[in-house]
Amino acid sequence: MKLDDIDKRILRALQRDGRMANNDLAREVGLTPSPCLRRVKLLEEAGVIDRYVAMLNPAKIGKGQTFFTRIWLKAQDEDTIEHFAAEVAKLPEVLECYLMLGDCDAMVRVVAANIDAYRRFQSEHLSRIKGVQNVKTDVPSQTIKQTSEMPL
Amino acid sequence: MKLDDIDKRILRALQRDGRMANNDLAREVGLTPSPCLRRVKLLEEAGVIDRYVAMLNPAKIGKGQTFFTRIWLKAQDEDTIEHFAAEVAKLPEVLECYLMLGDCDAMVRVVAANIDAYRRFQSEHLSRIKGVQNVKTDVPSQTIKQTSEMPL
DNA sequence: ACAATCTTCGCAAGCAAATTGCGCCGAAGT
DNA sequence: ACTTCGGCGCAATTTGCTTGCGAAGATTGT
Repeated sequence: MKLDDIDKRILRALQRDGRMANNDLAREVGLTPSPCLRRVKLLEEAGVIDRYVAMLNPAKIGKGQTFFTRIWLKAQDEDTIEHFAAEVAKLPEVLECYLMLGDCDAMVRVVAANIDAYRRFQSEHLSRIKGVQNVKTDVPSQTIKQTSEMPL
Repeated sequence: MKLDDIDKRILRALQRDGRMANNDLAREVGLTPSPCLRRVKLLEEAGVIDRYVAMLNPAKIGKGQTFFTRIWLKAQDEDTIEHFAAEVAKLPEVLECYLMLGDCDAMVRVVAANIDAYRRFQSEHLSRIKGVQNVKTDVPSQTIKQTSEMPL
């Protein structure tokens, strides 16, 4: 899909505020409400806009700390990986999970209240997944930047 | 702030669909529209709901690949870190940046069209930031899970 | 145990915003 | 120069948001 300048302005605005009123959005991008809304619907149908979500403040719901954990599996065959992926999908504390090229086999991003809660999670859930050989956790001490806004 | 069961249902729903109509949300959580909207506003004012955003499909805007890069700095003094943070903040391709405890000094998450585009970005931008001594990139080959939904 | 108070609900009316159809204008192609 | 097509703006309709108010249930203090 081809995105012109107005489309990009719409996407930038909706990435900042996904609940912005269409009238305000229209004014910001230099259109009247109707063609503006039409473009938004087209962007949704084309899948450029995947979904709208509410972002919660992790600290306010007792999930203030993020942890990155690199994982090494005992083997890299399909069964081992499938099983690992299925188990990880069940854990709501795991927000992201990637299979990796190179050094480690997988990487997960976990949220928890603090490092003690995380250690418990790691030993009781992550390490117990069949096929997991070793894990190494990287702990952020400070967040410099955290956004979901794609560059356009 | 204390969250009862209805609040949690509201948060779960809005994390799935941040643009859900209040009428539908009310029906889903078992309230009429007015108290439901009141609760949503309270959750927003309390900062539990931080913001609403549109999530774009990275592949559809030429940012289909994610890269995790661990960074080692030449020094860990405040000036070096401040400067690094300021430079990273300017780079829209960097969606996340954390200072780390332990092994590396910082970790960034970068989006790019593909690995070639990323390599260019790394050598032209990341590595040129003053104070950056070494970088090591972890490349996801497959995304198993990727969500912004906090466990409640 | 009873009364006062506080909280949170549902209802209903008024209001604002989203949505749709239609005519118009400009760009591109013949 | 004429035709066609795409995209805009206007206006009417519908839909959903918003707010004030009275009632019901829970809680606290006497």
